[in-house]
Amino acid sequence: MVERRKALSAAAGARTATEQAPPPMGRRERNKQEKLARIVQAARVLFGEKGFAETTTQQIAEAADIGTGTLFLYARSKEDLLVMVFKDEMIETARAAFEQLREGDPLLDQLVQLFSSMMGYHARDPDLARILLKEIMFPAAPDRAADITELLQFIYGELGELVTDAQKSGDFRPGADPILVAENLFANYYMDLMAWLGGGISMQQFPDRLRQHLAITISAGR
Amino acid sequence: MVERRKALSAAAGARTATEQAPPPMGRRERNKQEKLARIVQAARVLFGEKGFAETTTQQIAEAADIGTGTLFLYARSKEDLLVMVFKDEMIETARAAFEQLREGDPLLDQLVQLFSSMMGYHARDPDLARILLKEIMFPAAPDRAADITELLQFIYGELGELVTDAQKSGDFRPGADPILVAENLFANYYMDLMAWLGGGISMQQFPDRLRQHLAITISAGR
DNA sequence: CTTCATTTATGACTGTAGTCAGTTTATAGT
DNA sequence: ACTATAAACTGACTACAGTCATAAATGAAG
Repeated sequence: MVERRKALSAAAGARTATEQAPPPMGRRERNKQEKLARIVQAARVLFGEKGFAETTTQQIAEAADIGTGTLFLYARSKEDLLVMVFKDEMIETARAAFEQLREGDPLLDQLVQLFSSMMGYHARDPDLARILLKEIMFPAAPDRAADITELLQFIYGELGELVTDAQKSGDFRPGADPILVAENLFANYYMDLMAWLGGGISMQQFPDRLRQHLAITISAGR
Repeated sequence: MVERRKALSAAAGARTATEQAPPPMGRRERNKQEKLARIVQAARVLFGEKGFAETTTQQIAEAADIGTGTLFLYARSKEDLLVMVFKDEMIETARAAFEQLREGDPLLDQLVQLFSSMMGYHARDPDLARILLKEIMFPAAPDRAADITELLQFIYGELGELVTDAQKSGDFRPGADPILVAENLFANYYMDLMAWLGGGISMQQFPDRLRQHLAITISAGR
């Protein structure tokens, strides 16, 4: 058996905003956190290098230096693991995509740019993205459901602000609930994304179709 | 080995509209058709009785009276098989849902009723529906892609007519392409459906949320 | 009817996701 | 420090989806 690492590497991962419980963290909890990080990292690398289907859970376990069964203490299934891997990156991608927007631009342009950025992320590995999109709406575990909720809440919130701004500047009708509008806009994106990954439309068609769909939703503001 | 049936039972299944090639149909083709029908039927029954995960492909093959390997000559995967089963029923459900609409009613009411009918179908077996919705946007084989396209084209076509009617009666702004609007409306339905099946919202919340989302899209007509 | 080529069928077999009974490790109590 | 309880870990094992080399069935050609 290979010698197990003893938590020497810096474990100071990214901390969430709402957090104030660093003291109650015994060896047990630390080990768990560290192991989880190793697992997710191993999965990220292997999925990226060899693809989802071609990577076995054994290989992931080995790379993370844990037993076969231990893996499933941290992820309900291989697919669940994939969502774990993507989750962090997707939130980061979304954040970057929003930051990159130019405040003065017309709402429609901003939206197309925003969603194109997000789509660009998935374009790096459409095979993984396909499986991810399949799984993401149907969380395999409560933890995962919370992750997805967090991601969607963030996106809806930011999108909602975009809408609110457009409403203030008279670019969009004031009556509509910004969050509901945000959900509709995201629905436009998600369906077109699935259409692309499912083979219904080409990558070239994607921005045009998306723009058309968004325009329909947006034009509610005229 | 069990004696194989010899095509005694009435094989006059439901015929599609566009069909005019009954002569070029040798024993070979007939056998294939019949076998496919047996497989789909067996899968339908077993999935319904025992659930997707609890049904093995062996059992389906046995019930369809074919070899284990033969099954995968007709379906790429177990999931693919599920889509095969649902596909026919979904088109029929959609057709029925559209027919049931009352022509004079406001567009929004018609849409809510329409999608509620469709959702009611999935409510009979949410577990199966969950897997189905996951698979349906990512066809596993060209045949399946064609099936899904057919279903969506039908829905978009009919929805488009509803929109066109609303435009004629001044209930909806004339400028918008009815098909694009139809796609947006369906996107509203699909996302809310996934939210329900994914555990995001309850079955009670579903109609309200759907109506709100549709209202946003519809209000483009004001 | 007899080849022969091609399509379709078959089930023993393989690889792997996920389980579980048994073991180790951490913590709390004394 | 020692012990007891609970949490976390483990890898041999199981069940099953899907493959593939071989065999049967079909139809075409003679």
